[in-house]
Amino acid sequence: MKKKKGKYLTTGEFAKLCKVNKQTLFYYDQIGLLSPVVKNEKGYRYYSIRQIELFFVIDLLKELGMSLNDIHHYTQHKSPEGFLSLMYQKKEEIVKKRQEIEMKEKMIEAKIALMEEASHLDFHQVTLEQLPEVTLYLSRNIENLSDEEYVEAFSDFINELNVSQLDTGYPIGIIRKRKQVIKGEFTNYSYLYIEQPHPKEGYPYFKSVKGDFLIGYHIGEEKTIHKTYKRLFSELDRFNLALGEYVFEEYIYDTVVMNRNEQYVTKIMMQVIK
Amino acid sequence: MKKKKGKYLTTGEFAKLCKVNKQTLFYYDQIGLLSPVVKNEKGYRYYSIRQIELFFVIDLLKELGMSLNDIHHYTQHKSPEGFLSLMYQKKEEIVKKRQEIEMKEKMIEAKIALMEEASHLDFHQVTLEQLPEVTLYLSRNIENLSDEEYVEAFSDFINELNVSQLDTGYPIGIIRKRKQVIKGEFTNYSYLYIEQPHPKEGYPYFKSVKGDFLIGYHIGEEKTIHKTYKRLFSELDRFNLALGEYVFEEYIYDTVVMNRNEQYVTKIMMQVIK
DNA sequence: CTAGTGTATATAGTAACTATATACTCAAGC
DNA sequence: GCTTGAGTATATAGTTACTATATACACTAG
Repeated sequence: MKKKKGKYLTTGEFAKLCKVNKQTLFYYDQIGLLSPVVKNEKGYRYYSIRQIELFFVIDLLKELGMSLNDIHHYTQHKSPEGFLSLMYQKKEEIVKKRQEIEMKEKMIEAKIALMEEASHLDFHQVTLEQLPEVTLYLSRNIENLSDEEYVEAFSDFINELNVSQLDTGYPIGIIRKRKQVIKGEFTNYSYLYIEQPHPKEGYPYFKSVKGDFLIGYHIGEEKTIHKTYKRLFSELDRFNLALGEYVFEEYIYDTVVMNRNEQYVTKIMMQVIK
Repeated sequence: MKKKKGKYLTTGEFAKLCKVNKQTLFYYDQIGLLSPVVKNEKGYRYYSIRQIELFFVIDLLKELGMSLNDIHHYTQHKSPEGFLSLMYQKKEEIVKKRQEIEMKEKMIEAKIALMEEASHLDFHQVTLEQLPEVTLYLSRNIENLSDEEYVEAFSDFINELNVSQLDTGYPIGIIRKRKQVIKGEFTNYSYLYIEQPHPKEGYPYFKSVKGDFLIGYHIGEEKTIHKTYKRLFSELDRFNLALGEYVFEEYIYDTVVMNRNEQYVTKIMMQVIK
């Protein structure tokens, strides 16, 4: 009265249950990671249904970035204690991973918000706006640096963002001081910054900004930005306004969304005094 | 007065900033994914500091599971609109990914809790305990099935858990009915189940369990479990108790933590009537 | 008894690096 | 000006974890 396969699953059936390619199971058997409980005289593999639980654990560990080799090493030395300490270790790793995912989700949201906003802008329009308070993370002072020193400061800033997880997905902006702008020193900046929509406690160098700003857009390479500044200065006159202490610049469209730098768009926000 | 490298970064410097191997950047240049803005007559590569932003986006997309080929395809057709729709798509994917990570975190927590609990147990002790209410997700009825039908039912149950995301990391247990146990039908079960510590709304087949249980542990293969049942029956007599309607069985130590099935440990929970 | 599906092995190919070998280049110190 | 050591370049091979392909054998249904 015995049926064909009895209580076992063939490689194909087990693969379907595991949601992997049959070849993957051949491979796992080959490297000794997960072998069927029975192999008959014809070489046919038969897996026990309970082996799925081991497969699930292997799959879990794999998705947590563990190599098959390391997983194999564990399976060669199985024990409740070993499994427990492995789980404790993986728990730490997955928490870190979740936090990274959450951070990236926030970054994507920020990029969506920025792009949506940009799509509704007319880059040829100059406007006067009252900007709300915003928290910025600032670099060290970068006035009067040589090219290499500037690159180094920029690199250091990037590293700080990485280490302290302060990359919010917002663009890295620059701050110019009034006197730099007035002197026409358009290759000389004062600080780098990145906006922090959800500022974390315990970080120094934050600076809040609010007030009236004259906002315009520069289309093209950075080295021609003086032309746009000239236009903005005449707008200042027209509105009968004085230039405030700081000017903020951010890329709206940069190397990430444009192929040629003639297409880059920079947002210029001039603090003004009425 | 010009310095050696000016405003550019060498491959090594850029690699350090990107936190990748220098070779990776050669590779990216080779496949045309991210090439330095300048390449001098000696073949030396020079990256602009602003290229880091493109690298970060590439890295982000890569970590979201996009192939370099697909990323490359995007970079060949950059546009604000394209980037925006890409971000919307990735946003959906990352939400799904986060939920999966959260589920896995819960699974790991469950496995830690189970193993910690097991480590404090004496498997030779039989105890009488009052178990709290617990929500279980049940399989369809699996009484009197042939081996193949049982394997199929088990497989279907696994598939349900996958589809409905009900795998909590708890072991898959079995339920026996009193009459099966009394008749000595130890290869005949009534249901499969998995505990749901945080039950989701909208799923049928849930069953709550509470009351008095006689709890013992079987060490060894499943086919010798009748011996342990015999011991438990005599304990029942000793306590002057009657067997209730259901018996629950769960693996405490299985193929995941033990190498040989003589070392497996099954927890047997007998509902009792005082 | 045959057709069609499933299983097996062996081998080659793939993606995204990573390592190694060899040669050239550059900047600093003497 | 020369040497030295670190950095850069190319080319090639190796790695991981599959994935695809080719060929042969097995099993099951009609």
